[in-house]
Amino acid sequence: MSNEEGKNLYQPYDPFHYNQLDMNRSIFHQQHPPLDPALMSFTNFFDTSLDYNSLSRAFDVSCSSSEVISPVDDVSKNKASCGGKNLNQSSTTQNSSVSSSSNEAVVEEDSVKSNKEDPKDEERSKKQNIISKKKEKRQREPRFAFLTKSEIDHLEDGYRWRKYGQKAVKNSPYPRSYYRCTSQKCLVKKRVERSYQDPSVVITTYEGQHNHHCPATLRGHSAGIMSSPFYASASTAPSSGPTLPHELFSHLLPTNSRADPASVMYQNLSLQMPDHYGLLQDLFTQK
DNA sequence: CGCGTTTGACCTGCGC
DNA sequence: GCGCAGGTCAAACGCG
Repeated sequence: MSNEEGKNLYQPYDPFHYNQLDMNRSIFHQQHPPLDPALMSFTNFFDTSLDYNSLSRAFDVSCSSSEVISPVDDVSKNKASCGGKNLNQSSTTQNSSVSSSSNEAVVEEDSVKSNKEDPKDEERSKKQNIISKKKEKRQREPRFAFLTKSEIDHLEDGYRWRKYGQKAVKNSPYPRSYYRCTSQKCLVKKRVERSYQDPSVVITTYEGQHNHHCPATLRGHSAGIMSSPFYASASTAPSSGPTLPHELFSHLLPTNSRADPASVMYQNLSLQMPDHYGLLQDLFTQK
């Protein structure tokens, strides 16, 4: 594994896997061997040479825009794509990468169902209504996928997550785990799976934005975060919720080392940079 | 006891 | 309509 250091991770990645994660767009990879100042860590890079506003702008745009995912993507082309039900739909209609499929039709359908008399169905309908309302509220959430070289699947990112499901992934021996943020009213979800092509790579897909502080940062667990421009930005604007850069940044931090410093191989990071990866590329290559 | 995980069932959308 | 696959739910269970 160590011999991979210095090797660009931007290798031909399995498009099928990208499709599964809506990662069919440009992927930006940051290499950060620890000892090479020219290839400093993601964290250090942000700390020292990144203009936060630029990156923030990039993220803000990419997150708020309905063009998070291009309408023309491999997902649409690849029928075998997992999660294609929602992703294909959104990518061909709303250009969204969100799987919530939060359209009104769903809500109405559920409302009709609630008229059933069967108590079981009633219960179910109630639940469905709740889910629909949540979906309605949530609408389209931006998604960001991260490739992380790690031996542990669930990387520590400072937030608390509750696992609510696990599914076997087609064509992959590794299951996909579904996590929800345990914070109340926080609808952020994430999926964690291991690349079947490169088992050392953990693919984490985040959906939504946290509407609360990162618990770990509040406890002062991460000096890296505290000293970072991202953290400063997020912490100074709590009312509007942590920005995505902050969220992103917290994910990029080697916080997994907090969880298991000995076992983590935090070698490479890569991000999905939806539409502005060019800009980000500039940002990261400016040094 | 509270919280988190596991896991089978269920729902939904899509393609054939 | 049926089968498949992704996504979610919730009861059961485990752990501190």
